[in-house]
Amino acid sequence: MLKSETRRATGVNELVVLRCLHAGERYGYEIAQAIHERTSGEIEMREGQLYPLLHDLAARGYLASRRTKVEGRPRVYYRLTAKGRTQLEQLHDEWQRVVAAMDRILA
Amino acid sequence: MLKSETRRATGVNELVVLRCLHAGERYGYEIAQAIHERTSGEIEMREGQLYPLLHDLAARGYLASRRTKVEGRPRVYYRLTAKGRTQLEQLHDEWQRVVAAMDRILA
DNA sequence: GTATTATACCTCGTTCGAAAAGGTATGCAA
DNA sequence: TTGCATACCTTTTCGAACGAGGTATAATAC
Repeated sequence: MLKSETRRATGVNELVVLRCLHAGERYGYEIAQAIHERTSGEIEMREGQLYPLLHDLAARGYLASRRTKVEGRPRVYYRLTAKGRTQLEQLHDEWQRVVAAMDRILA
Repeated sequence: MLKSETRRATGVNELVVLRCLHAGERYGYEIAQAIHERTSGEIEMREGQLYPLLHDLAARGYLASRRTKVEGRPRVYYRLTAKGRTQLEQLHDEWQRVVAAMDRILA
């Protein structure tokens, strides 16, 4: 389908998660809800997908994490690293190229 | 990522192929080239993906096929069925909803 | 008091699509 | 005669997505 470098972006997941962290740190559960609400359920990010992705993004150096406890329950806050911001920009560009390419096909 | 019904559309493949047949019948090799040229290589449709997809779309009743020979080489022309046109419209709508949802996230 | 819902993290097994590579065959050009 | 373009196809491997499950706390409802 799309160029292999573009694939992760097309899976949409990585771009969406990084973008959700653009404004500041957030925790997983919060991210899942934000995506659901902002897209009226059009884009689903299930926990089975979200948590492994967050771990992967952290392992790749795009996210940094911080563990705390809030009202007895554990929380893991994530924030973008400098590397993560660069990645966000790249995936954003790639997504726009894909949309533009699709426009040329669908026009 | 996206709703399961939307997934195939997001894989982009099915929508792209159906749309390529909107203007009239075409054969596989021709479709692959058209996609490559119209998207400046941004969207790749390899043969290992395209031919099975064409067979699948035909099996699902979205495409009808016609076998001929041109200059000694075999060719299989595909064209949209009425059902295929409906599917094209649906996938097109779904794609637009996805793009709109992404816009809300990326804005 | 107890059951349910919401919060919040996580993993595992299956399934399904994508990617790469290979396979067949003809015709034409270098 | 070697290689490239045309044109069809399959198979094998790999990874991502999905569903389902698992743990635990706190608040709310009954």
